[in-house]
Amino acid sequence: MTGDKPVVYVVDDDPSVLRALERLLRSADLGLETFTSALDFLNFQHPEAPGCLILDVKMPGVSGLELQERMARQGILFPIIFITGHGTVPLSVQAMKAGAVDFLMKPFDPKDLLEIVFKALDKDRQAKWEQRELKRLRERLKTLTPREAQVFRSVVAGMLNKQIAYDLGTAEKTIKVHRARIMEKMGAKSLAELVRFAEKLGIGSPSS
Amino acid sequence: MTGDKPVVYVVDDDPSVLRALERLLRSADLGLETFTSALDFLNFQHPEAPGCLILDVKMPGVSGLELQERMARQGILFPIIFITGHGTVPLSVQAMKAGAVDFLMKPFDPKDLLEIVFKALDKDRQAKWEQRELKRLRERLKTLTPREAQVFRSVVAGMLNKQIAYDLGTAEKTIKVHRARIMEKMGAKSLAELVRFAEKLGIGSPSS
DNA sequence: GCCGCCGTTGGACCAAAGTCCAATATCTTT
DNA sequence: AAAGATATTGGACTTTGGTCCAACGGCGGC
Repeated sequence: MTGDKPVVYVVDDDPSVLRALERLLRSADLGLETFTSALDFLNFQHPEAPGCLILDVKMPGVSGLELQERMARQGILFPIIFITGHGTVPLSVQAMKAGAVDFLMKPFDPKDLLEIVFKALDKDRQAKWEQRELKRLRERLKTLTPREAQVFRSVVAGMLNKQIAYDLGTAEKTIKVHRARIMEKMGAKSLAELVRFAEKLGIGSPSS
Repeated sequence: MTGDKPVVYVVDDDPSVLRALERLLRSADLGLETFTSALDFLNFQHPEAPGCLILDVKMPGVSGLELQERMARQGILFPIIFITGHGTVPLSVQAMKAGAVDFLMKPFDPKDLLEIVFKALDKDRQAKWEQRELKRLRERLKTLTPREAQVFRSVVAGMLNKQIAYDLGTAEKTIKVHRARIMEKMGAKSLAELVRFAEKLGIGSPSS
């Protein structure tokens, strides 16, 4: 499943650029989807496979930078490689600050682009894998009852069953039962693992 | 101690720019150190206080970008704000990829710069705090004997004393002793805390 | 009203971990 | 050789945590 063929998405309003990039990327045995506008891309159903985006900065309608922003807001997270004919320093800085992988000026060396694309795909593979892990954990967390979640927080904070029981005004026995259910529901084989899960879920440090 | 007055370091070969920035930054009640060359900055003993660097891209001798690279190699980690009169897109992209906070073109709005500086200082305050935490942990880790370190890894991997003993070919009793010493030396008040320490130290995941 | 989930608890044990005190064998360093 | 750090183990308990089985009251839904 993590071994899906990677897909490169290209968004550019200039068909000739699209064709050129298509030739280049096909030669590297990469999946490819092309779009002539930012909105077309947004309406497209992205598969699970790792991918990256090659994006023209300047396009009629929604610009590349706007698309980047909208994607971030919608949680569509793909590494973005910008290409442009008339880029400026402020534009490139904005794009990079917003997390772009690179920002290339035309004309560029096709070899450079391919190298960047491969790096971006690796990055997305990694990111997607972590996203899936986190999603699984969150789903498991949701199966905890309110009380269990409460005990969960106390357990990973390092409290003893006895202390937790005192805090919640219940018997230590009750905590043991909750604790067992927590380990089971979260799929943790040891306390160490449970703590690591909690860390990934951001339990113990943030506002909470 | 974390409440030290922040210091802004400015490196620019043009004395008039230095003076202008000095006026601006002094007005904001910020500590200030100016340098007319990258090497001067490298030879300077940086205090512990949070700080950031305002750096001219183009300078005779060692350029701003080279300084950024050298700092990274030497582990001198300050947020860097580049300013330049004649920047290009590739230069700004390189700087941003290397971790720069921002890349400003002259002329720029002094208010913008101040805002960026304050953000950079906050960032460094946070980074410095985490660095200190990590340093303390590493020092504690170093006080562990080889055997203890070995047991440490097994413990945070979630193994039972019994299993660890079997792996190492020793008695379970021995592991208990090691374990107690580990908790004491690492200053962990609970297993949960110990696991968190191990996470920060990168034990359990990396090459190892 | 009956069923299922949630939170609760008890009893009876077992297993794992921690605590004191004490002791031995190596190895390195002084 | 003596001192010190390291690694090891035993005995004797105490505390904690986990497991099985069983049970009860409250609450929402069918």
